[in-house]
This record gives sequence, C-alpha cells and structure tokens, in this order.
Amino acid sequence: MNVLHDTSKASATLDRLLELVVLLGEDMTQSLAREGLTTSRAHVLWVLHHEGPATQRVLADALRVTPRNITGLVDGLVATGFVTRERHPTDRRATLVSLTERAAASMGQMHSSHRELAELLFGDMPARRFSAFATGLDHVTDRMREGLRAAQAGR
Amino acid sequence: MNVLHDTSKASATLDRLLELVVLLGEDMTQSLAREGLTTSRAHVLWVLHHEGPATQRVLADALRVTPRNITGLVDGLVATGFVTRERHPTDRRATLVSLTERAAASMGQMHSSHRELAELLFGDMPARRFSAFATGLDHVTDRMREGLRAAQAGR
DNA sequence: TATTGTTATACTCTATAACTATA
DNA sequence: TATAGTTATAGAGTATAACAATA
Repeated sequence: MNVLHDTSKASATLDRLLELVVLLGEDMTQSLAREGLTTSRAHVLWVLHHEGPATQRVLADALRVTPRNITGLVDGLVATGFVTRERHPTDRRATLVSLTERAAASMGQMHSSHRELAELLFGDMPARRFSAFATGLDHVTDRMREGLRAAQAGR
Repeated sequence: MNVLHDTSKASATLDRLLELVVLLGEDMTQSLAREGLTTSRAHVLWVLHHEGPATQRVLADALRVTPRNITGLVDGLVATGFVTRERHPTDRRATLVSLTERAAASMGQMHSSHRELAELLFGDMPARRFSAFATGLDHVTDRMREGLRAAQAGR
C-alpha cells in the first residue's frame, strides 16, 4: 500500500514534469522564431558561439547528425545571414563556418531571454524552496542521464 | 550584489532544467521509435485513447494542427496498423478514426514505460526531498503557464 | 586509401490554397 | 453557404548512398 501510494505520486509528478517540458519547448520555439531561427539552426549557432569557427565535420559530430544534414542547416543559415562559409586555411577539402554580426546580436538577445525566463520561473521563489527544488532537479537529472546511458549501452 | 547572486543561480538552474528537457525528449523519442511511432503520431493515439473514436476535424483541433496534417498522420498510422478509418454513421463527409488492438497494446507499453521512468527518477528520493521538488515544480510550471499566456496575449 | 562536403533520393512534419463531396 | 477531408505545392529536418576533390 505504501509502495502503491508512492508510485502514483511519482507518476503524477512525472506528468507535471512532462507538461513543463512541453511548455518550455513551446516558449523556446516561439522565441527562436521571433529571431528567424529554428531549434536545429540555433543549435548550430550555439556550437559556433562556444567553439568558435568550425568545419562542417565538427558541427556534424557536435550535433550528432549526418554531414548532409549540416550542409542543409548551414545553407539556411547562410541564406538568412547568420553565418558565412570560408575556405579552410590549410585543408582545401574543408570549409570554415563562422558567425556573422547578426548572429552575435541574436545570441545576445537569446542570453537576455534566458535571464528573463530564469527570473520569471524562480524570481519570486523563497530561497529555501528554490534550493530544495535545485537539489531535487540535480537528483532527477542524474538519474535520467544514467538511465539514458544504460539504454544506449543495452542496444 | 544579493540580486546578482540570485540571478546567476537562477540562470544555472534554468540551464539544468533545459538539459533535463533535452534528456527527457531523447528518452521519449527513443521509446516511441521502439514502438514504431513518432511523437506526432503518438499524440494522435493519445487523443484517441482519451476521447475514443474521433473525426479528423476533432483531431486537428486537439493537436492544433491543420486538417491536411492530420490526413498525413492518419495515413501513416493506418499504414503501420495503429488506427482504422471508418465511415461516420451520420455525416457522410466525415471519417471516424479508431484505435486498433496493436495501438491498445502500444498504449499499455507506454504506460509501463511511464511508470518505470517515474520509478527511475523518483524511486530512491527521500520522501521529504521528493515533496520539496514537487512543490517547486508546481511553482515553476505555474509561472511558465502564466508567461506563455502573457506572451500569447501580447502578440 | 581515408576524409570533406556535395548531389541524388526519400521519409516525416508542417503550412496554405484550391477543390470535391456532403450538410 | 459552410464544413470534412482531399489533392497540389512548398519548406524544414532527417537519413542513406554514391561521388568529387583533396589529404
């Protein structure tokens, strides 16, 4: 009886977590659309922002996606002015993809949105509740990582 | 100084929350793929499971997607044996979409996966920490709902 | 011989617009 | 005249396979 009770509470909490996943996803999609981006294209910008100019091969590995797919994403980002393709200085097979000024501006905008969202979600939370939530979140994220790793190993 | 400190902690916590979003999304995509489903098609099954047999119009409204899109999703689900199209008893323009046995089996499987995931994420959590997390999650979800509603109103 | 990125082909999800059959 | 669902067309993300240029 004790176990059953816990199980149903855990299930209900997972439901709410999944609802939050959906809401966060919608919010992110909308914010990116306002900047003229999709999640996949933003992911490319994110990698370039952190790694600096990169070859398409590097991007393909970072996004865990086929090189062909990167060709398409970079095509789109070039067409909309977020990145440029340049010759690689030493390897003539490769191209270097770099962020433009427009992309830098968008990244700044995204940072602001991120801070605003953090403020919206946690800004009025009592400090004690906030840190309890953060602790639980760490726990849950760790379990999820382990679970995925196990699933990937067993396949 | 106090404010700045809080802001950076809030940002870091949002980062971890977004990481969890990504992990949960991957897990869900993989589970569904194992059943031969995509998230969109599973969403259709979910609605049919809760509402019973429905017209494509009803499905389009439920998923907030165009009728044309539903045609494609139902085509795929029919081809893979998850649903059937039948004549509507009274309105000859409409079709009724119903779950098959295979879909019922998959829904059962998904329920099991859901319970297992809840157990993985929360099963070894001390009761007090679990309920603190659940409380924080409620808070965060409420703020997110409000934020999205405001964003939609202001557009 | 191996690697980088492309063309060719195909599938899924999504949208708008025009059209058919029915209400 | 309005509604249900289709065909036609298009764009984005994804994949595999074959191929060119270069290492």
